[in-house]
Amino acid sequence: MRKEGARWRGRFCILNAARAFSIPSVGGEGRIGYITAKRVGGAVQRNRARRLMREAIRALAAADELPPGWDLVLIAQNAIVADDAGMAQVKDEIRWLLKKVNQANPAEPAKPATNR
RNA sequence: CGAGUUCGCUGGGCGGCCGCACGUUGUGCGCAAGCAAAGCGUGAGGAAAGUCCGGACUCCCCAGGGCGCAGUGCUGGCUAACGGCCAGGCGGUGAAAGCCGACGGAAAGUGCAACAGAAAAUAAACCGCCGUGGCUUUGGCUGCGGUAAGGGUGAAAAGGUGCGGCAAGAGCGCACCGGCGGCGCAGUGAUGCGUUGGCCUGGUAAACCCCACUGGGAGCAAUGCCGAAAAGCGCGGUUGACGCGGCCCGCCGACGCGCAGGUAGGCAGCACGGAUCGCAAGAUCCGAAGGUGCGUGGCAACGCGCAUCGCAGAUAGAUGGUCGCCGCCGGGUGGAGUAAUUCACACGGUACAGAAUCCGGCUUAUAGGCGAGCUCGAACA
Repeated sequence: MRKEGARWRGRFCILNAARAFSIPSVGGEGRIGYITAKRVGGAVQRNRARRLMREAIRALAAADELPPGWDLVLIAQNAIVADDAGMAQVKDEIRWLLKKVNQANPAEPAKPATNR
């Protein structure tokens, strides 16, 4: 992901995105990973950050706002805990980051996922 | 009521909507492993934390003894065990309730003690005091001897105070006090009390050391089992290339079968165990760790008996997100009341912190709240 994907930085988290077929996958396409490093805080803070990001993605998926064919990695930033962000703020930011993903790499014809 | 102190408890609640993990039930799909959606049940803490002690459990090592190393260190008890807890003793501290203490040994040995001071440990004479000799310009100077009472130094100076005694002094003698030893009494004991003796041996052991007691090593990433893919080895001789190549044979590859190793990964450990019945799902019974309640023994820690429950198991790590209402705390504004107080409104805050094999402790973090005991002070009756 780090090599292949693009990367955008927000206030609460960093988004890494790569075409799902660019990396051989086992679990199918549209995978999402969350990174909450120790710099974010203790176990309580890291759990909080991960839950917020996961809940935001779930809400976006329910509203069908996730672009298909992308693998995503979300990296929590200090501010997500330090600034006491709510789920709505995190969701807005991820939506904004996803828009940038689409602008930078528009409408490629979806190739079939290269599942070995 | 105020100030202090000890012990114990608690550490948000309710409801929508949308989710997560595990278990389980029947259903659907699938040859199967399994995968789906649905129902039901369960789902973080007093510290889950630090990983500082002690156990359970697992593997490795293991004749017996010694040396070494590490830990503990008043006494008695509790406990599976402990460096933990309870009770007691002693010392320190506080006006008291209380709090604090690695609290064995310094007459086994070795070492160490800056600065100051004459001297810091087989005592010691700087000033001073006393005796005596010499010199003398009659102010003193000086030799020898005695002396630890006084001065001064220091964290610490060879028991303390008083009286006697003496040339001056000194446990030199006596009284009281302190310390040490013996004896008696009380106590399981630490120790306390009494009595007696000679007249006394400085500090430091979280310095080496001595004494007593305890301790094999490593840890759930322990350990056991299964085990891809790729590579490897063996066999087969269906097939292809090469060796003059049609057959045999050799060799290389494909294909098929097998093999060990044990990587990725998975399962067990690990989320109670066992027995009986049943094809199974499950049902019934018995019992453990542990929780709760009652009774009981003990000052207490804790033990015993009965009843009842017997309770999270993720694997980059589930136990949540969001909205509304309420509670609690804080100061503010306004109203009521002599006042304590109380009502309303908006605002701000609501901690520390997230299981990872499981228990018993310790330590540290923590907004706020509740209960009980004790001490001192003030006021009232």
